[in-house]
Amino acid sequence: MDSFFRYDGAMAEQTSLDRPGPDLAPCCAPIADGAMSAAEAEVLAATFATLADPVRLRLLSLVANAPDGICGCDLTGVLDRSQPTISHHLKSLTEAGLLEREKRGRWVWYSLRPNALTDLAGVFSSA
Amino acid sequence: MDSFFRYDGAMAEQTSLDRPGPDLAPCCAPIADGAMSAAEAEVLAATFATLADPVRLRLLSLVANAPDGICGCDLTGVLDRSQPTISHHLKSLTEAGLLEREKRGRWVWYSLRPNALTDLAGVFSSA
DNA sequence: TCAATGTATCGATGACTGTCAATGGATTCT
DNA sequence: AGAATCCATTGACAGTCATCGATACATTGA
Repeated sequence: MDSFFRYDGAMAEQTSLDRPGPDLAPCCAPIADGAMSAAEAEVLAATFATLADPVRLRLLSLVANAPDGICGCDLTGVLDRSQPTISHHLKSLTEAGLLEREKRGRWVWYSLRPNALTDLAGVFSSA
Repeated sequence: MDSFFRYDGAMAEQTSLDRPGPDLAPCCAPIADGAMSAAEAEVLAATFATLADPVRLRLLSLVANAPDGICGCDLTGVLDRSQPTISHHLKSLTEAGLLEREKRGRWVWYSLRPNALTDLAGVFSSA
C-alpha cells in the first residue's frame, strides 16, 4: 500500500498491477484542475473525514514531529482521552494511509507515511 | 470576512468588530511544524469537516473551476441533491471561508475565496 | 507459570449531520 | 398587482461517529 493519492482517470484503463488495494481509487487531482467526479469526491471526502477530528489531528501532528517515529505508549495519556479512544484514532489514521504502523515487541511504533503530507498539499495546488 | 486562516493567539483579546463569526480562530501552522495546540486542532478540524462531504467537495470544485464565479442556479440540479441541500452546503462552504457570496438581483454568485486553496496547501507543507 | 504492561476489540450511548418536503422571503417580468 | 423564479429556513428523521468501561490478546520479565 504505497500509492495513496494518485489519479487514474475515471477509475479506468491501466490495470492496477502497481496498486495493491481497491481503496486507492481515483484520487486526487487538484481541486482547481477540472471538475471533480463523484468517485473522486467520495475518496477525497473520506480522507478529509479522517482529518476532521481534533484528536486525530493532534496525533498526526505528534507523529509528524517525531522524525524517527514514536511509540504508541507515548501517545496515550497526553491528549486527555482514554486508551481505547487513542487506539481507535490511530487505526483510522493508519487505514487512511497517513501513518505507518510497526510492531516492536510489546510496543507499536507509528511514523508518518513518507508522502502523506505532500500528496495532500497537491490537492490544493493547481497544476 | 477576510482573514480566514489567521492566528489570533488563544481566540482572544480583540473584540470581533471585523469578524462576523467565531469561526476564524487560531489557525494554521503547518502540521509538521511543531506540535499542534488544542485550539488550533479544533479550528483545523472544523475546516476539514467542511471538506469531508462529497457534495461539498464537488461544489467547491465547480466554483473553483469557474474563474468569474458561478450562479447558484447553475449549482442546483447537477449533483442529484435537492435545492435546500445544495443551499445548505453552499452556506457551510461560505461560512468556512472557502467561498465568497455575492447577491446579484435574484441570483447569488459564488466564487472561490482568493487564498482559500493556497492557505490549505500551506497546512501540509513544512516551513 | 504468573504478573505486569502495551494494545486491540466489543457494546452502548449521546451528539452531530446530511437529507428532504414544506414553506417563506426577495426580486424580476408582464 | 400577480406570476414566476431563485434562494433560505424550518422541522423531522435516519445514519454516522467519538467516547468510554469492560474485557481480551500479546509480549516481556520474574
